[in-house]
Amino acid sequence: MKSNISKNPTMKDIARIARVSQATVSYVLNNSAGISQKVRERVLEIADDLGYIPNAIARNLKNKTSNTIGIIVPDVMNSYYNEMINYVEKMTREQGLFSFVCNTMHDPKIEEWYIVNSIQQKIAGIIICYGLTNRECYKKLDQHGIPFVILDDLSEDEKNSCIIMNNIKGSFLAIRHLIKLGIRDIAYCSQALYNIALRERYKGFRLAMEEAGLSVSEEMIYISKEHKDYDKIRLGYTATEKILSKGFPSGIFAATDHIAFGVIKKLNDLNIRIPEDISVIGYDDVPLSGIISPSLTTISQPIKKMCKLGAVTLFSEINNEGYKANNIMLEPKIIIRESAPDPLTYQKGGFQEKNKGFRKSVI
Amino acid sequence: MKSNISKNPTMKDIARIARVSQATVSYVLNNSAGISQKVRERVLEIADDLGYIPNAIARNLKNKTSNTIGIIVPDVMNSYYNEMINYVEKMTREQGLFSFVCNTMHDPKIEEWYIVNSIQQKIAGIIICYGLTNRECYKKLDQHGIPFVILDDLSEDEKNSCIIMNNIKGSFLAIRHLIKLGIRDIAYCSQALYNIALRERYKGFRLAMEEAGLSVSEEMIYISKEHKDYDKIRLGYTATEKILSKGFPSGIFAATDHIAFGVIKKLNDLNIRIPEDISVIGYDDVPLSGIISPSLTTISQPIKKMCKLGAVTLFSEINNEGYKANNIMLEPKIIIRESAPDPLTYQKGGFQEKNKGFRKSVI
DNA sequence: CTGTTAGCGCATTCAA
DNA sequence: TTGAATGCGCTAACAG
Repeated sequence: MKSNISKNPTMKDIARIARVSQATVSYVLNNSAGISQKVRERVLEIADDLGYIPNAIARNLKNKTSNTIGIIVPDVMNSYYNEMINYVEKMTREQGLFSFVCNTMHDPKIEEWYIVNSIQQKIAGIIICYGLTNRECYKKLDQHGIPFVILDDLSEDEKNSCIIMNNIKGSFLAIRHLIKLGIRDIAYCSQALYNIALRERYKGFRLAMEEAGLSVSEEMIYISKEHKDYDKIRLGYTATEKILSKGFPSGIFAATDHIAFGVIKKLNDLNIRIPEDISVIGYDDVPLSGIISPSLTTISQPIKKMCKLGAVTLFSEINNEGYKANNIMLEPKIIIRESAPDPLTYQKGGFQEKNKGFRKSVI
Repeated sequence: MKSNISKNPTMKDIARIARVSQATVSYVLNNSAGISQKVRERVLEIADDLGYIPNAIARNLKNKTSNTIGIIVPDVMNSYYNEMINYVEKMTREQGLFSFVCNTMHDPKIEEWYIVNSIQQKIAGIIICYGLTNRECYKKLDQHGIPFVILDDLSEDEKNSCIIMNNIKGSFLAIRHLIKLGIRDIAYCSQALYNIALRERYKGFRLAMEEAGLSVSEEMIYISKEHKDYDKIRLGYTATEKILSKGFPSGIFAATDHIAFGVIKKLNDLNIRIPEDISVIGYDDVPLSGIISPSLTTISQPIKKMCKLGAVTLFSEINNEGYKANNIMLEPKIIIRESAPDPLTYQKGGFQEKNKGFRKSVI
């Protein structure tokens, strides 16, 4: 039934055929009040007949904004950020907004490229899922009046919206748990400390050790120097190698689950028993942390809550509702599994079935 | 040094200050020939001084196209698609193109929403990373003249560009390997067969069994009926439960690695030994398949090659270079690890170190 | 109730 | 070598 007058019909085409003005067509299609039923029906029918699809670019030019938002992550291969993308994308779509995903690999050049492009595209808002390496970007966004929300990091400028996690507490939870297991010599491994989350986790580790009156041997600390170490599993593998070449700790605390996977892999390969010889704790509670053998004790963060808060804040800023989220802090909790079991269960010589279980479903 | 005349200066602002016409500014900024050195310098300096950032929307309206492409995936939580996003995003960025990531959960409504929005945004092209459930979408894109490339699926219309994997051969590799290990009773589990890749894997399984003269017991086949089964690990877990309630196969072939992770988890929980009691083979060779214990024997596909071919094809279609990729087929290979080891190594009673190793680096 | 008109910011043709 | 003028497709204020 489609008469293919033009491949990409515009309001003008509809207007000509319906013998009304282009403005009238606009009114009809935008459901503006004050159009007679007769004209409305005729226009809608012709629009449908022509297979009319509005040109969002023209509309955006007129409105001086677009209906898209950006999601900036450092690594689309990391399931921690996948989860954020998953939540944020869903919420924005439900708002009728399109979402860009920007993958930066923590590279300041790439970060800037995306920010500049976002400004050029007159993007409605941005959710930044980590602390940008290139801090100039925040200023640029401010200058151009583009609202943004930072997840899991603080910006220098207090008036920006940030939702952060209590990473120091997370490390305390981990270390205290190891100590409960009677472990006193604990190694730490992390990727380079390029954002607040990583710095606080490290800081929390040192503070917790101090609190317990334990000394930290610098040889038992492996922190990668390279920003480009994006293969976190391999990093954990190498870190464990390095650490074992200098000593034999009873516990290893990894700054992220993926690093912990590498640690476990290395220990498995060396036939070092987990947790009997060395206990391992990770951070993030990614979906696979319950699947790996032994399943990983780890720190879980309320990611969904963070994303929800972040998205709601951004939407309200976009709509000028004036709602701001100033440095809201969310609390982590520890998920005890096989790699550093519950002391009571463990002493009984067996693991409870629940400790083997799945992580809560992601959706 | 910035004189903040306007928050978002336009060419008009620059023109006024430089006392030239807006057209001249456009010439300068686009490096058109035929502008005096003097004017060029003055304009550039003022543009810089004002912090001018071009308005991509206006340019796109004029050009009737945009500098963005879409990447459509069914599930951002799946590392198989993460890898594709990773490659494609990198290549498009290097082309100076922005990329949308669209997450559909295989939902035909969401697929359509993204396609319609892409048309509205006058997107330059789309890379579709799986077979769309909603086949009407392909027609819509054709109608509106938007170039697209389909990865890992065929479209009904032969003139569309498709890059496909030889999934039938992949299943043959898996089954033949199990048979080499002396295994004759093989179970199969898969998510719902909503695309060609899954259907061919299943078909390949049956053909390979037939070729070997083995009968397939329908009770040893678990294929989820629900499209919404997006938690693949849990699916594998449940599937194994179901299968074991009806029999005890010597081998389980899973349609994807994530399903295989669930299978392994279940077997581990039941203290069923892998591979001594049951061998397991997955499909996709996701990064974690080498990390899990036992590490997973799986079918590896040339994802990077596929993405590269797909992107190059799309770029050439966008630039009207007329290059088409008609049903190019790429070949898989088997990666032998612990869950279904090499028969020779295995008979010697031990695994070679290499079988424990990492998957090749992703980057 | 409907039409006229005036831009949004830019690229580009035609004149000068 | 530069400027004036036009239009991409749409929204919205204003007029009738």
